Amino acid sequence: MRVATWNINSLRLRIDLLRRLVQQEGCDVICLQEIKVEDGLFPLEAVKALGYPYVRFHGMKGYNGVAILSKIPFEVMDPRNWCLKGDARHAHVILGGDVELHNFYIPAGGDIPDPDTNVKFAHKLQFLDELKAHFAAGSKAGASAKGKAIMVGDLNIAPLEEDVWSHKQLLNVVSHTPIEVEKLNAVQKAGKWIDAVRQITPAPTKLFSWWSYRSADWTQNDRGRRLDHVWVTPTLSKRVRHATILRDMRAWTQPSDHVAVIVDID
DNA sequence: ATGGTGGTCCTACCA
Repeated sequence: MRVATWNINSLRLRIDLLRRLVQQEGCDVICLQEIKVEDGLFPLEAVKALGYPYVRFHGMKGYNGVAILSKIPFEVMDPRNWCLKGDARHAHVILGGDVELHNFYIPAGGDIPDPDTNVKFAHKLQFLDELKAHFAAGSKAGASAKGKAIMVGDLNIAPLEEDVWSHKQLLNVVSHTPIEVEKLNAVQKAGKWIDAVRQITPAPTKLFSWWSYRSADWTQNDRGRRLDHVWVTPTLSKRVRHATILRDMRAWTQPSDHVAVIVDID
């Protein structure tokens, strides 16, 4: 089973790039973030025509929004109302009655890494605390699927030194601050999650999935960050065969600032 | 220390 996660930054604007991804990689399941479309305007027929008859979408006007496109039937689970905001950052399904799948879009957190002066950063930290509690010991991660669970998404945090172009220069930059990394690690530990991409390509190899738009040339000095992740439970980690970050997508015409991350699981 | 680009939707807001 090939699973992809991609922050598409507007599904309607980039549906042709989604088609290109499908033609090139032939994924079984695609998890999207920042679809930026309210449910009544979701391009359902166009998505089905790409070969995905099973579609879960959870969106809102203008911002955020997540979707799961699948060739495998699934049962839709209720998303939690994270931070009581109702802001369409989570989709949850059970694939084939067998594998639990979560798709998250964690808040970016604004510019200033101080929860007392920046409500967006406070929101991000609260979201991480709620995720930790959700996946805490005895909780549900994989429980409904005999320990087989996958968590993907734009987590908006680059946890390792080798997940950013310069650890030293980004230590005080939102996405790589110690408090965010610590809280993300706590989420990982609570759910017994294993980073499938780093299982295949460990540090110190640098890996990035996002390059800012705010640069004339994104390849200049390769100033990227790894914000997009695929985590699996221990049962599934034994079956991870391949993991790739599709860096070339950043060079496509009118690209998203994120590229897709792909994992193959037997 | 600053400003850089791109998305939605039409006025700022978010990334």
